[in-house]
Amino acid sequence: MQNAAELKSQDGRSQRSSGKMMAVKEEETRFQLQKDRMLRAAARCFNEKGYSGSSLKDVAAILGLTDAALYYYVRNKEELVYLCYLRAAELGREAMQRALDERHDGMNTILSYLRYHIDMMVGERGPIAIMSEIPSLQPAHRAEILDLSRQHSARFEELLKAGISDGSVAPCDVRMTGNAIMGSINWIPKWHHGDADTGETIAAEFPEILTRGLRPPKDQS
Amino acid sequence: MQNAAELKSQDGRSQRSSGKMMAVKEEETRFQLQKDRMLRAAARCFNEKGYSGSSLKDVAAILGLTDAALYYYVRNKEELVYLCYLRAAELGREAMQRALDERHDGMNTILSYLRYHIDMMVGERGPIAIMSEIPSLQPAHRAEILDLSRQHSARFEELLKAGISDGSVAPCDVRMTGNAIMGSINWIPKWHHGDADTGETIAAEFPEILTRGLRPPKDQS
DNA sequence: GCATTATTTTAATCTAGATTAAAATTTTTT
DNA sequence: AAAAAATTTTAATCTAGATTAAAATAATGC
Repeated sequence: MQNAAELKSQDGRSQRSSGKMMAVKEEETRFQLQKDRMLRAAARCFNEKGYSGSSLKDVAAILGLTDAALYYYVRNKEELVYLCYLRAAELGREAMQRALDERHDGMNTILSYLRYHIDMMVGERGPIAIMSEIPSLQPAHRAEILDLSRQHSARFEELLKAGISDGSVAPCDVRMTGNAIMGSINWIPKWHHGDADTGETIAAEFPEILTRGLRPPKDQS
Repeated sequence: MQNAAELKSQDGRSQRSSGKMMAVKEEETRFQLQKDRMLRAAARCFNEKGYSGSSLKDVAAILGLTDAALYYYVRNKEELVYLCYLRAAELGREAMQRALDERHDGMNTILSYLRYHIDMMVGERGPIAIMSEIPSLQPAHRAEILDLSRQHSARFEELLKAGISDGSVAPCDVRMTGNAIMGSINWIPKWHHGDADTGETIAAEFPEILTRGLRPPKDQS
């Protein structure tokens, strides 16, 4: 039923329109900017009203558009969800990469990553969609998102292992500990709905709260 | 559109059928037992396949039934979700009450509660539905579930406060700490899908992991 | 200001899956 | 084993909301 072959105007556009001398970055601006706004609106909708409770009309309304307009940016609702999740995964990876680039010890890399990730979730670039509907994605999309999720979990477990190795983290079951911490983070959008105040509180306190249990008994830097 | 007045046969049944001498508990058995099975099947479906990905047919299939048969137990899909959430809330409250009844100090009440709650989620009585679709419940149901959720959160924060008072828990922001711990728990069904082995691991390790950060620095009972 | 391309809207369809009514079956009661 | 009640199925509807096509508007380049 879905012929993935033919490009829609949006996709084609980015290929065609760079006819002159402008920098490519600026070139993508209009279309890409709106698309980003759309993804954030969709994430907000899905988080607040649930997936089934969010019609395309609801998402479009946030942008001051008509539901049909969204089809200019996205092939269908499934793709909208997919892109929300892809964005969530990318922001998570970005946060972790930034932390890794800072070359701290294990514990501080974890702390740094948590700060970046949470900042993203509750700040300007948020909200980030809760991945509640991965199973309703089409197979290829589902596989991709699941793969990214697993990679992220695996990377976080590596951070824990590194911390245990360098003594900055107390020995623990990294799988379970990772799941516990990730769960806390992933659940945030469930109770935090964009209030800037609590957003700052979360960003300020969560990293500490989540890592308090990881510190080795004796160590007191 | 929904005239809540007239009782369906199922509801009427429980009123009528206790004509003889049998104990009421046994009396409810057939209908109630199937209904419970249905709720567990639905919770499993919703958790694994997502809400929109779960048709009534899917839920019914697990029970070896036809989709239409579910309407004998429930007025509509919304009510099915509502009952799943109600059940989740009740099991959570039950776990906490049991822990409270044991009259430990704060920390051990928390530990005990976590054990009971997690046991329920990963054990026989599970799975417990992730409350992803509260917003799509009808207003009255939504209000009730939200109220129960808030009560549960509030009670957990009370446990934390009690622990801080009696010195078994280190001082902390109880709101944020509560959200962190509850998030971890609520997220469990997202990655745990009924494998008995990991179920036991979770039950064994999570309470410890979640409370490790709460212990006061010096204390070493 | 004209031509072209990008974006949005209007106004229909289209559809999966919820829902319902009536009939069939199974269970319980006597 | 017949009658009554409980449970399930069969076979239609019914519907919200996704989707689409064509027309309208806005933006951009020249």
